[in-house]
Amino acid sequence: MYFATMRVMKLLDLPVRTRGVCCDLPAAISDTKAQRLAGALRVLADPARLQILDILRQADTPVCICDFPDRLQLSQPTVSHHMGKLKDAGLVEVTKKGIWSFYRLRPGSEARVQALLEALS
Amino acid sequence: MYFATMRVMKLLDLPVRTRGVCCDLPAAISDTKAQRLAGALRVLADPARLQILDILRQADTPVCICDFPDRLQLSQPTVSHHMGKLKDAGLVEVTKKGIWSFYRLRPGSEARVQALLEALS
DNA sequence: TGAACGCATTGACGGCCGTCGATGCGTATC
DNA sequence: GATACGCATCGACGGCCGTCAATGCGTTCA
Repeated sequence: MYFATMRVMKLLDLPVRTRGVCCDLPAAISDTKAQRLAGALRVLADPARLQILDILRQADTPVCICDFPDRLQLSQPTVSHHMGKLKDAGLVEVTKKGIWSFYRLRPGSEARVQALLEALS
Repeated sequence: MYFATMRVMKLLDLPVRTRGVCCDLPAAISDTKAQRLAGALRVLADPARLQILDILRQADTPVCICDFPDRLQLSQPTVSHHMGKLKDAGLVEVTKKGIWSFYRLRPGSEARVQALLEALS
């Protein structure tokens, strides 16, 4: 409570500026790293892909991609397109058996996806 | 280690399917919630906005928006556009003083942005 | 061997978004 | 009051992306 008050007072203490003079800002994320992060976020910034990840996260066994078009109300090429993006991003893995393709969350990414979804909700 | 092995074996145990028959998938995030999450992620999925958030996170005092165009190598309208998106998403707040606009991370969002950036890197 | 099925790929269309020049409004300085 | 400055908004342009019909390839079953 005490520190919270200090914090607010500090925030309301606006810097003094002079016209026509801009200040240098502290170094932040590099451009390349920012683009990398933005790219990773853009893969997740789609309702269909979020639902795919959530379904794969719940499933305790790889899921056939043929089940998704009905579930997501999307055409088969569209689902395949989304799954390809998730695969390129290293979020999911695929195992083919016969005519079917079974997808699962990549072992390492499970915790990250979980933490990310929780950080937003 | 033991459980890890169990897990892998379970994953490789693919379901048995029959041609022409699709299965119902477990309930996942609702469509509306998925759209809400995707919208929130889309706001963050931009290099400039990520850098803005990182700079505001480091600063211990509100930052004048006039310092960003030079730093981000973007025009003034573009920076204003990005800041408006962050403001609409409830991530930043603005305080006007004279001809200057000072932006700061919204108190509640600081921890969330931090957790989110860490979940990705 | 032929027919049916599952799936990835291609090409095309429509919409969303980042970017910037131009404009307008409010404020401070002279 | 006139000028200069900071900033948001508008309009327009270009590119990226989600979506689907059509196509092709590989696999399975009769």
